[in-house]
Amino acid sequence: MNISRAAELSGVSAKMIRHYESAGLIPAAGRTAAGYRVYAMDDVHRLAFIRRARAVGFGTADIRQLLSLWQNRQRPARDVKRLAVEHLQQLQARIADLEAIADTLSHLIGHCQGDERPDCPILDSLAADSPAPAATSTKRSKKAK
Amino acid sequence: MNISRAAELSGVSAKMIRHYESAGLIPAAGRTAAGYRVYAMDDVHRLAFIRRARAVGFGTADIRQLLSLWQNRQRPARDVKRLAVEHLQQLQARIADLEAIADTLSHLIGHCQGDERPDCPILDSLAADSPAPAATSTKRSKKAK
DNA sequence: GCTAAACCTTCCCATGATGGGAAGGTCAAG
DNA sequence: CTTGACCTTCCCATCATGGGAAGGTTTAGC
Repeated sequence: MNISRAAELSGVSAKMIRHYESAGLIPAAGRTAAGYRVYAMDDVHRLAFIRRARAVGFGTADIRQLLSLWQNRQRPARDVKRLAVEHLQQLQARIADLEAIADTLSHLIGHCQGDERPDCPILDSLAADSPAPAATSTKRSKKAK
Repeated sequence: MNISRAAELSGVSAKMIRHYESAGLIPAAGRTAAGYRVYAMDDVHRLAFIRRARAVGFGTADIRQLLSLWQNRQRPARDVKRLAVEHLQQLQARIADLEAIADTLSHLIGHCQGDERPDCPILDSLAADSPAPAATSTKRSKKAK
């Protein structure tokens, strides 16, 4: 089958199929005499695997490992789990960061009347809150006017 | 003062100061005869404002608007609040997405023993879960072998 | 057999914020 | 005058995805 059919069956766009090939996530596809890529169901399965891994947030490097673990029937489930747990922790860290930001913003919004008047605690806070993070001064910096 | 001093005082790296200039968030700095950028405290304040806005997740476009609202003493606080609320909603949407992913992953991890044996529900799930999203078939696709 | 549509190919560009690093000019202290 | 700490611009990379151009191929319809 050609690339658009493989895209249709796997749920991965033709554009991304080529991308995954160049990134080495899938083996280089066979070609027709005219240079068209040719796919079999095996490839479609692999692509769908990648799509699902992406859907739970795994990045290229993680997926590369997952694919190799998937291929290797001998691998211990522990390896897979470790990868997944690490990824989950990163996800949770990102969520915590975003929540902290959302809380801050939410707090600011709560203090803003949001009416016709120009008084706005949100802008005030952005304009003059924390001084400046750890000033890593450089050599000549004292002299700088 | 020169760019590295402005960076030190504002907490924005010299690299990013140049970037913000080219992005139009700050006016083009004045130059010495030799072409060095020259800054005053006004610029430092503006940069610090940008830094704090970035810290609560605002993107370039939002910051551009915030800066113009900040400059304009006549603006109604409502405009600022609206921008902030929209941004907060986007943040919350992203958080919800990540949480859904984290939940899915967490669920999979919970079902994986993670021992020496090769059985792994995580890989199984990636290998054969949802079929493929809405196949948008193209014209000739039926014929594709 | 010719034409036009629907494919395919590769290559470049853009996103968004940030940093790394190279090549080359400038300034101040010794 | 040398040296080191600056400054400048320009290119590249991240990460995954898509847009689009230029140009070749295949197939349906006549």
